[in-house]
Amino acid sequence: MPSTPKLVTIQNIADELSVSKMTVSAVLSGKATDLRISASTQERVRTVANRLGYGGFEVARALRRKSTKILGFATGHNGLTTSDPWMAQILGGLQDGCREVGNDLLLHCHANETSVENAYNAVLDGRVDGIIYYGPPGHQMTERIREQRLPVVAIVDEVPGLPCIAADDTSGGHLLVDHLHERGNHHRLYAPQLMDSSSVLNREAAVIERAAALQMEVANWGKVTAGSEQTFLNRWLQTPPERRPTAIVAWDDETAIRIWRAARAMGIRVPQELAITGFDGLPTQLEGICDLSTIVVPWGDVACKGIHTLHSILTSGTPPDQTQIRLPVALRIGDTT
Amino acid sequence: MPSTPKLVTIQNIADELSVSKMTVSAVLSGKATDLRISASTQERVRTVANRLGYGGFEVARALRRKSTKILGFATGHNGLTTSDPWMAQILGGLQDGCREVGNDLLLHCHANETSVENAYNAVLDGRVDGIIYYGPPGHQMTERIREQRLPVVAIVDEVPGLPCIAADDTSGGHLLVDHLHERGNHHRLYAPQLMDSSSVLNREAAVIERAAALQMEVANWGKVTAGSEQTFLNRWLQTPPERRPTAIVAWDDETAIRIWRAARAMGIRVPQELAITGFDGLPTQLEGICDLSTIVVPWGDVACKGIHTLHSILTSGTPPDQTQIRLPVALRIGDTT
DNA sequence: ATCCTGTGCTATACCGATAAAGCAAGGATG
DNA sequence: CATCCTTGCTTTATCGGTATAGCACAGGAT
Repeated sequence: MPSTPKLVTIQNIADELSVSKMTVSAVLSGKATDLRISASTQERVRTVANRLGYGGFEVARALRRKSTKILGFATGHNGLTTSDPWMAQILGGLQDGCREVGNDLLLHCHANETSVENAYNAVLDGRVDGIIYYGPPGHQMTERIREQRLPVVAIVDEVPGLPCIAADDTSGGHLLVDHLHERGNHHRLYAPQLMDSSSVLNREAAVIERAAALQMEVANWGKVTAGSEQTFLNRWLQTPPERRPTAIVAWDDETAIRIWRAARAMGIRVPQELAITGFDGLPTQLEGICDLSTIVVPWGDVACKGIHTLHSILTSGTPPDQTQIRLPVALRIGDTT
Repeated sequence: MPSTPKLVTIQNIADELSVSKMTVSAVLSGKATDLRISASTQERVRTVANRLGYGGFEVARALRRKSTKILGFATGHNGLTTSDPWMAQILGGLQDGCREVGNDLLLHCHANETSVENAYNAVLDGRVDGIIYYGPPGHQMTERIREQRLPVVAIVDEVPGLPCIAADDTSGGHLLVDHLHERGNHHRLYAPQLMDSSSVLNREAAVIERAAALQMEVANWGKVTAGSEQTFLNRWLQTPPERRPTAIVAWDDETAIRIWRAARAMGIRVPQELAITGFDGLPTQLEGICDLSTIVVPWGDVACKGIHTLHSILTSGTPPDQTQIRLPVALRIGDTT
């Protein structure tokens, strides 16, 4: 007993009806009018196809059209194994996008960077039509991708030479500063960096720019690494109250949460004495950690837009008009501001 | 300018060398010895293939062999959108398994259950060779899957009629009770259920069984729903100390954490007065929630084993010997016991 | 001179679907 | 009565790779 179902082909249907398989193909692929198949024949074909349980054979079609209608997802991030909180949203968005454009999604995710090489090969041997890339900008593959003109769309902030979809970090930074300003933090902000990445630099620039426009001072006391939150807050405590920053604009939610924890442990009242904002939109309030004011980065939308962009590149055969697409972000107000 | 790379075929290579394409195929697919191709010809073929950048065309091969070497992943769970904490591990394990058996992974995950229907269709139209199923047992698709003998392996506790890979909940339950017993909780356990699922029932049965063997009493005070933790702990406080359970064996980590939070808020000392165990192995200690004693369910291993099982069904053509495969679990000791 | 064996390839068909051209039968038109 | 058009299909070639059978030729044995 075979464990795989028997494949029903158009030939089987054609034989049973004593017609040519072209007739069957025309009926079942909706080209019946073009090829002038009579209504009665169409009816007979459909009946038999139903009875035999015809399902088509997508591989044969893919060979003919030289396209699998499958898009690859490549990431060198180890997000899947270490539970990257955005990965779930990204995969969801990719799924939605694929469904909307009628494609499938082939996964190539590994903790190491071989996934990018794998995905790259998958384009060259025709397993996928194009690639969505989520990873660091300087990857060595990007060069080869550009040389060979592979259809690749990145869903990170910036990869030189590739169309990139990302959240609008700049307006996110503006939203945060405006919000703090409205809440009365007119004087001074503290803006601790976690790391130097393109996205973080954008956020930083936007905050500094808007703060300057509102005549607020930004006290940049340097980076806050994991574990040094207390040191920073001590410095804050030792600063005379009239010169203290009234708000901390952290460049991501994780940093914000760590600072919030340290502040709570040190008895600093948030947000009365010190407001804290994050950036990412992690569902922290659901997990009972803290209800952070933050910018919600729409990773699902970014991924979905990535699929649409890739799809339009593939169908039009030309690169998109804009190579940098920024999607709108939203301010989520919690009880830390 | 075309955005897709030009496809190099074996015919191109054959033309250039004035040999038949069969010769080229034999060399490049490693069948050169069978077909007695001379070493010099092999050399020439390989040189030209390299120069032209031959990549093969997997779709054509798939047509010939009637198999795509792609496995589908179907889930009706909305885990991807709501950040199912196991999904990341599962996807990682699926990836590892696929790499080991030389297949690719096609994703079909949606919040709704159409994904299962999609995956099912993907088998019938030959886009995938088989399916890994992660979802509830009673799905209507399982019937059709069985009827049509689709190669499907479930990575949940039990789906009637399908090979199922899951963690060994029974030995997990035993490990917990043994551990509590060693720690001196000789008298009484409280075993609150969250819901009736096959997996939870297994855990419950194992705990009750092992507790009985060790002559411990199990005080089953019913289910603990979200929000009712305090009620339960009040009942515990009002019970005379000598009749109180000394440990709570929760059926999953989430319940355990909620009880732990409530206990801490009520001033109950954990684990001195009351030990708490979970079940799942969420990385709670990393997120600073609490360092729970729990059973680590190896979701990555389960997923990986699922791929291997599916692959062996596909290559052997016969169902696996065991239809219920249980993988070993590990006890992780935190500071709640 | 003929038969046999091994070497090194080539020829053909096929996988399942589809694009493009062809073609028989029947009716309308000149 | 010949020509043309329409209807309703069929034929052939093709996508790229592979399985199978076959075939030309060289060299040795009979």
